[in-house]
Amino acid sequence: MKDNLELLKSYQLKITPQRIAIVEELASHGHLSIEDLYQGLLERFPTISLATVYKNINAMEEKAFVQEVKIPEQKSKYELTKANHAHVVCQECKKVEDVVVSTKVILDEVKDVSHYQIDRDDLVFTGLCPECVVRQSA
Amino acid sequence: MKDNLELLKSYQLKITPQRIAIVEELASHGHLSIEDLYQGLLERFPTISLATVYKNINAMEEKAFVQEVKIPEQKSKYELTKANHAHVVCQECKKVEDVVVSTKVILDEVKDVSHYQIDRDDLVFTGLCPECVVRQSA
DNA sequence: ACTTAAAGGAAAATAATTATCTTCTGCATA
DNA sequence: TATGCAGAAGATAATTATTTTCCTTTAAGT
Ligand SMILES: [Mn+2]
Ligand SMILES: [Mn+2]
Ligand SMILES: [Zn+2]
Ligand SMILES: [Zn+2]
Repeated sequence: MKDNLELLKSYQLKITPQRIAIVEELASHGHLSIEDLYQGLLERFPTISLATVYKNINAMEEKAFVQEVKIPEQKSKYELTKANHAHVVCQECKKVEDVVVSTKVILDEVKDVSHYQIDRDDLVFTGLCPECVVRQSA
Repeated sequence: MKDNLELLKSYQLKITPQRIAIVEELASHGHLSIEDLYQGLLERFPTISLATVYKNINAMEEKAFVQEVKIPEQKSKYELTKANHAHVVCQECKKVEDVVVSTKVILDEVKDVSHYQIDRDDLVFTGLCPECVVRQSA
C-alpha cells in the first residue's frame, strides 16, 4: 500500500483520499472498468463524481502509473502498471487474470516477419477459466 | 470481390450498394475505424448515415463476417474476418498490419500456466514500422 | 497558519452509439 | 417479369460515454 502512495507522489500526483481509494481498489481487485471503479468508490465517497474517476484515471495513465487493458467484447479495464504480462479472459464469467509467459520466441518471429521494431506487446487470450470449464461440462 | 459478396450472402446479409462499398473499403484498406469507413463511404454515398455504418458493421460482426481489432491508444478498427493472425502497429504513423506468426509455443505456455482453455488470441505488437525507424534515426 | 497550484464536484458540452420510424429495395416467389 | 415483404437505408431522436468548464475545496510547501 505504502509503496503505491510513494509512487503516486513520485509521479507528481497529489495525494488525495479519492486517489488513495482508486489505488486501493485497483490494488485489491486488479482489472477494473471506469464503471467498476465508480461503483466501488461510491460506497466510500457517496458524493464522488464520475468525472473525478475519469480525470484521475486519465492523469494516472498519462504518468504511466496505471495502464488501460483492452479486451475483446468488453469495456476497457485499468490496472496498476506492473511488469509486462499477458492476460487471460474467461468468456463465461468475464474474469480477467494476469499470466506471465515468455514472449521472446514470438517477439523474435514478429520482428523477423514484419521488420518492425517492437517496443510493446498486448496479448489477450480468451477462453474458459478452470471453474467455467467444469461447470460447462457438467 | 465476387467472393466477398457471395460470402455476404452466405451469411444471410442482404446485398446492398452500401454494404458492397463497406466490403470494398475493408478489402482494399484493411483496418478501418468507423469514422474511416464513414468518410470513405461519404464520397460514394453523400447521403449515407453514420448510423448505417454502425448498423452494418454491427450486423457483420454479429455474423462474424467482420472482426473488431482493439489497439492500444486508438479507436477500434474493423477488418474482414480471415485466418487468425496477429497485428503490428506503428506508434509513429499509426499504420496497422497483419502478421502471421506461429502461436503454438506461447499458447501452450498460456494454457499450462493459467489452466484456462483458450479459444482465441488477440496479439498486438506496437513499435515502429521500417519506414518510421529510418526516418527517426535520420 | 498562509499561499497557491491542483483536485473535487456539479453541471454543461461533446462524442459515440443505439433506437425509432418512415420510406425504399433486394430478392424470393408466382 | 410482376408482386409482396422482410429487412435495410436515411433522418432524427434518444441514450450512453467521455470530456470540459467553472467554481469551491484542499494538499502540501513555506
Ligand atoms: Mn494485468
Ligand atoms: Mn488484421
Ligand atoms: Zn470463468
Ligand atoms: Zn510508421
